[in-house]
Amino acid sequence: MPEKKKITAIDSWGQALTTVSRLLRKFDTTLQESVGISAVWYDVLLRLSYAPNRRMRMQNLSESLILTRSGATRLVDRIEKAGLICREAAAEDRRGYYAILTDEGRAVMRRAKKIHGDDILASFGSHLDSDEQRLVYELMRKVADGNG
Amino acid sequence: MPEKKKITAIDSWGQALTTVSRLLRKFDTTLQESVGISAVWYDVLLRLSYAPNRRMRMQNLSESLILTRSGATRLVDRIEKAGLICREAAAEDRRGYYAILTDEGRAVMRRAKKIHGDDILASFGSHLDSDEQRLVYELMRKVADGNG
DNA sequence: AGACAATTATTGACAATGCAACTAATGAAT
DNA sequence: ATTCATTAGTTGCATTGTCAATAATTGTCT
Repeated sequence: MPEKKKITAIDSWGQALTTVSRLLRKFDTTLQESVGISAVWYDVLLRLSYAPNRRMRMQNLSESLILTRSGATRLVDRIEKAGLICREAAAEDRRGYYAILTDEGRAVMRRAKKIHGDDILASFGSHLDSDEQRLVYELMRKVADGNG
Repeated sequence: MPEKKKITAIDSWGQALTTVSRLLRKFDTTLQESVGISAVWYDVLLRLSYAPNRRMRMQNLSESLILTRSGATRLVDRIEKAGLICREAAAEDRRGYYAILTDEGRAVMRRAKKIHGDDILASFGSHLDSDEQRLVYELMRKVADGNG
C-alpha cells in the first residue's frame, strides 16, 4: 500500500504560488535582457495584439492585467512614452480612451513572442507532458471560474 | 469523438498566472482587513513559524520569499518596526543576522493562519476535490523541481 | 601571516503600484 | 431639462521593491 502524504488545499495553493512566482521572475529577466521589456509590458502588448483592432479601453486593460485603474494609467504612460502603444479618445464615450498597439509595438511583440514562447516551453512546458499541461490549464481555470 | 481544443504550454502557463494573481490579491485583501497584515508579511511570519527556533537568516528568507536581499532587508525592517519579528546577530557568522518571530508575531500568526486557511479553502480548495488538489501540488512541484 | 576574492547585509536613488481624491462625461429619474 | 448617482480616467501621496554601490566579515591560496 503506497504511503501518500495528505496534501491540503494550503499545501497545494502554496506550491502553486511559489512556482508561479519563481517562473514569472525568470521570464521577466529573460524578456528584459533579450527584448528590453518587462513581463508586465509583455502582458499589455500581448492583450492588445489579440484585441479587435489591436486596441482596448483602459478599463478592460486594467481588469485583465489585475491592476487598479490608476496602475494601468501609469503603466500605459510608460509604454506610450517608449512608443510601443498610443492613446486615442473613444468616439462612443468621451470619458474613455483606447490604448492602441503601434507598429513599433507590433514589431517588438513579434520578437518577444518568440523569445517568451521558447522560455515558457523550456521552463514550464518541457517538464509536463501534454496531458499534464491540459490538467494545469483546466484545474486553474476551474478555480478561476469558481471565483467569478 | 470529443472535440478537444489543443492546449499549449503558453495557454497553460497563462491560466496559472492569472488565477494565482487573482487569488493572491483576494487573499491579501482578506488578511489586510481581518488581521492587518499583507500576504507578504504573512509569508514571512509563516516561514519563521515553521523554521527551527523560529528564526531564519536574511539570505534564506529572501530566497524563500522570492525577493532580492535588499527587498528582504526593507521588508524585515517594516515587520520589525511593527513588533512581529526582531533581528539578532548570527553568532557563527558575524556578517549575518537572524530574523526571529516575536511572541506578538506568534500571536498574530495564530489568528492569521485561521483566517487565511479558511480563505484558501473557500476560494481555492472548495473548487477542487482532494485528488485535484494533489494534482495541482504535484504538477507545480514538478515544474519547480525542473527549474532547480 | 597576508592578499585578494567571495559572501552577508544594508543603504541611497529610483521605478512601480495602490489608495483616495478629483474631473469630466454619461445615464436615469423626475 | 435638471438633478443626482455612476462611471472612466487621471493625479498626488505613500508604500513597496529593485539595482548598484558599500561596509564588514569570511575563506582561500600562496
